[in-house]
Amino acid sequence: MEKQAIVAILEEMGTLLELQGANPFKSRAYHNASRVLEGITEDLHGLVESGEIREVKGIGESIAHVITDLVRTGKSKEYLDLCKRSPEGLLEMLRIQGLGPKKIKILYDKLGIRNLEQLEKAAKADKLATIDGFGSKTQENILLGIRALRSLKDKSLYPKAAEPAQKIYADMMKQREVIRGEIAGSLRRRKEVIGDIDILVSAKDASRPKLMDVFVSHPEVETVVAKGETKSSVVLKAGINCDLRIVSDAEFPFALNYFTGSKDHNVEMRSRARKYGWSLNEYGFSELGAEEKRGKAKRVVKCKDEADIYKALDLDYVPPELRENMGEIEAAEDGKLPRLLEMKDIRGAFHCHTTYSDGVNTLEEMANAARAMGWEYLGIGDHSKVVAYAGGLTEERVKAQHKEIDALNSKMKGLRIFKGTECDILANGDLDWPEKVLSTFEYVVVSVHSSFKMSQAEMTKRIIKALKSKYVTMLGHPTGRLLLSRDGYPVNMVDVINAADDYGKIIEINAHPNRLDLDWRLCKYAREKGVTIAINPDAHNIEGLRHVCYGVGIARKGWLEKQNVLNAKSLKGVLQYLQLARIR
DNA sequence: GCCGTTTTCGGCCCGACTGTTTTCAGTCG
Repeated sequence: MEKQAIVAILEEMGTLLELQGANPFKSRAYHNASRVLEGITEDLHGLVESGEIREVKGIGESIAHVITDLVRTGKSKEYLDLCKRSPEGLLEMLRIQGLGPKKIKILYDKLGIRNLEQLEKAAKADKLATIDGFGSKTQENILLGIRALRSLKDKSLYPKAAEPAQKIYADMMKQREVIRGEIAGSLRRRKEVIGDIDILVSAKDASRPKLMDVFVSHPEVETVVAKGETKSSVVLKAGINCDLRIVSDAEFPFALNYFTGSKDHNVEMRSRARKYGWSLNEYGFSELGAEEKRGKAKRVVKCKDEADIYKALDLDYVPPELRENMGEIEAAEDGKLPRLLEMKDIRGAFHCHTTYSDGVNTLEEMANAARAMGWEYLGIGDHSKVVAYAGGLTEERVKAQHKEIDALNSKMKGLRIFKGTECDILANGDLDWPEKVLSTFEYVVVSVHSSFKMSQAEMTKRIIKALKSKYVTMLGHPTGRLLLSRDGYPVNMVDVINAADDYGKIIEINAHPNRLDLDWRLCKYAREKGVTIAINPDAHNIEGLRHVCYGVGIARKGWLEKQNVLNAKSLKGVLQYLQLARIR
């Protein structure tokens, strides 16, 4: 069995244990092991056969046993036993807001409810309110939750969440009572996909009620979910949940750190604080065991900003984009955090669409936008002919586009446009363009847009076959196209990286530029293989260039130099950008 | 179930809000 499937099973086992009311630390151990396993880049089969899997921190004897069974036989007795004891529908019920494992277990034990449909029926028949601990309000909320689950997609792309967040944040900052404020949460971490919006402000206690009123009555607000003294929760018209928290100014750095997350990063920070004899919460550091409620415990270390918090724990300041507990704490301890890339580091991009295929802006508009951003080059990669639904080009249109690019290149100063294509990889691994067309491009991106349902092994084979072509430069979005809300291909990324290395190709990976270094283990692996990183947004309009960047690529070192298309100055800039700076 | 400068047992992150209570459990982040 492949790693990704095992990661999912361990995660599910953790959840099933919760549903069955097992020791919460046991279920956490499974969740943790799932996350740890996801992060390893070594060949899982090898780790299992050598027994080294047992050495991985977070994987002990029992879980190593489960993993070993799954790798070798694709089956695990422990997993099957857990499944047998829990009807499938219980997992689905867990997605209802406000309904957790405990309540689901009660519903199952007392009323025999085993899926969403039965739950809805029972709630409508007024049966839930009869159970101890349940009331009419809970029943009502469950029905609301079921409706929300069916209508609302629970995640939003960064730009969609950023826009209303900025509006509300700006209006909160206009309030005289607000001392400091920040958009926290996954928006601050610049995740590509956002769960909900967290806004944090500091103010005097007395002004909290007024600020909460301002927040819940904001024009962007659709419904108020909860309203308290320090925390309120609303659903925005954009269909996104948004929370406001108000703390004192002394607490602000701690609250900002806490509400920025991620959860895993916070857990790590708190565990670390314990080793110093302190308890860390969203209000400050206090002595361990000084159990005073409501954040009034005596403060042992004062911090004026977030950097002070990290300093107190002997860590370098960790930028929000890196706070995923993916090794950043260890790197901060050793002074080995990478310098994050910024938009100003970017000199250009490949794989951008125009109105020739499914882009929104014309070639000239894209070029002007790129130049206005100070870029030195722009790579065009419109679709090939088989992708009819996305306006795939004909050979005549390719010629016309090349003519227009030549004309623009001779006319525009300071920007070089590259003739590229996003050529489809057909189901059998062949390329959509014949060689005589492929040879007319300066670079070729190959992507999959059809037959997604093949097995991981087949898809990997299909892609590797395409990568062998001497005309191919890079592989498009194997890990997904977040801009288009699509999942990635089912591929074995390690095999694909190995193939890319063998054939000297680039692989696109989705990320915000600041987060390029995030998938450290993958990047580390790529680096060990002598490859480096290149930017590659799958931009379909000028905003796509300007906004978050959606894709980056891992390229074999030396590729750009060989293209002989950049002047010395821009090449230096690009290479500086391409360096995976200071990653271990 | 996992782990160890608290090391083979005993702890594992912490607080707000809600709904149900009449002092608290469940859920969430």
